[in-house]
Amino acid sequence: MSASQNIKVAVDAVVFGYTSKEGLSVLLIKRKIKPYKDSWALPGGLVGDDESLEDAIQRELKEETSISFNYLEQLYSFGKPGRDPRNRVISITYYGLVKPDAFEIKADTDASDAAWFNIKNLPPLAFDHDQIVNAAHDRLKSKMLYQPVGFELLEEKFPFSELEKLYMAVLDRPIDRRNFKKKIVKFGFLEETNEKQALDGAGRPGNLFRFNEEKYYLLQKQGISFEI
Amino acid sequence: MSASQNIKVAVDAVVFGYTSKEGLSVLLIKRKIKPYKDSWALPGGLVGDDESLEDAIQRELKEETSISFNYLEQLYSFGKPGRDPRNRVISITYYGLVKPDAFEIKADTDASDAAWFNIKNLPPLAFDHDQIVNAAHDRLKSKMLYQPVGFELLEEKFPFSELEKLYMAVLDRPIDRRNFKKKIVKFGFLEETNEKQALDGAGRPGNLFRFNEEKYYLLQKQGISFEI
DNA sequence: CTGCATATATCTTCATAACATCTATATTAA
DNA sequence: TTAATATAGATGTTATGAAGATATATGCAG
Repeated sequence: MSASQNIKVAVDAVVFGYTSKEGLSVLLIKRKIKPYKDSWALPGGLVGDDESLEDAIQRELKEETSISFNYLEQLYSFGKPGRDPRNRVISITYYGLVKPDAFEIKADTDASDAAWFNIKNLPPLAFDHDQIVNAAHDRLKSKMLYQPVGFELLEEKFPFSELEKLYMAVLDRPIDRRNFKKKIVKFGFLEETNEKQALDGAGRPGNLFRFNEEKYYLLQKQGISFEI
Repeated sequence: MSASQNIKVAVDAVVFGYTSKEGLSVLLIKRKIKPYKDSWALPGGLVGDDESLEDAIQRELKEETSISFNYLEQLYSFGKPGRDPRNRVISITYYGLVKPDAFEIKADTDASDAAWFNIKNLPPLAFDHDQIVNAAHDRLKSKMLYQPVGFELLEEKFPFSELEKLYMAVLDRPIDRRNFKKKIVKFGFLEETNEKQALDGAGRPGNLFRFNEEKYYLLQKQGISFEI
């Protein structure tokens, strides 16, 4: 291992958030330094010599946006020569899921600003970060077909229509609520509470649901299978 | 990007091969140098400053085993501190599929030997390479449920039972041949030839099949869905 | 030659999932 | 009161999955 190498290793994160009002969003930071100064980019940075990749990304998120998240999955490593104009950087990317309302995001260190952007309305991104966002979105779409999704994105109690809207927002296509509900309920990771939602305006108020955390994580591990 | 970082980036490959006689195999090299001198390990090595990750892994494969493969997919990045006793190394891993009989493997450069090992009978591996192999095997298993697999592993013409045996070897469980055949044939990426297999011993000789390359790659891109 | 073992080919039936859509109910607003 | 809206529940048709029966083509042994 005496060979000389001049490559830096970075981690970057695609942080997805969901609210009923805003839909599916991605957390971006505005860069404070060159290159791409003042451009929006994914939060991230160099890996420390003694920290794991996961620790590195959690640290960078905390530093740049003051967010921490507990759903974190490695996405892909982007290593094309020239992706960073300064020197060779290989970026190991992750995606995570959070409830936006649970955090007050605050830009710091390398970031002059931090904000949520609806995934259908992203600004031009620095580096190859648009590709990374696309890859993460594709991953999340696929994941929804073989694992329960929603625990980290929805409120503790929510009407079933919120889960439905989440799926439609991510998959970007309509879903039949009646069939979808029957399928989801059959898996058993969702429980009905005794409460009803409070609606603005007309409409029958629906029951509030919550995830059965134990069953949710069990099925996340085992996998599920259904078509939408 | 003035921060100092003392991390090396390596690529490593899990090369799967399949033959009817040996089953599913993994290509390993015997290390020539410390650490883990004389231990079996996955082929790989450091990324060059100016080469892509894919080029790096292809080069290392060629150098260490004289194999080249055209099915290559990034698996995962392993970056736990301490995984290499010398210094900090992050390894970006790939897996690939080849026909073992199409190559005469020959160890060279960092490798004193190169050989195929049945996946159920692997020797102790250097570093965290056993985890990498497991991850690759899990990936290949999953992949078989949503993409056609076989083109890079089977002979140009083969009896249907070979495809069946391939799936059973990878998934490590029995498959009902009749149902499996019906499902696979329905996708359309398999063509029947006018030839029959030559059997050793008794048994009705079956027709030889071959992949329709165009349809195979189309469906690999689009995805398929079936249960086994 | 017959019988047996073996491997392949074809088909059927029952169970389950997917897809499409109808009807009923509870709420607000006009 | 009617109309609009959102939720709840159910049904029917089609497609897929799982299990298994039957038929056919080969080699081998007696």
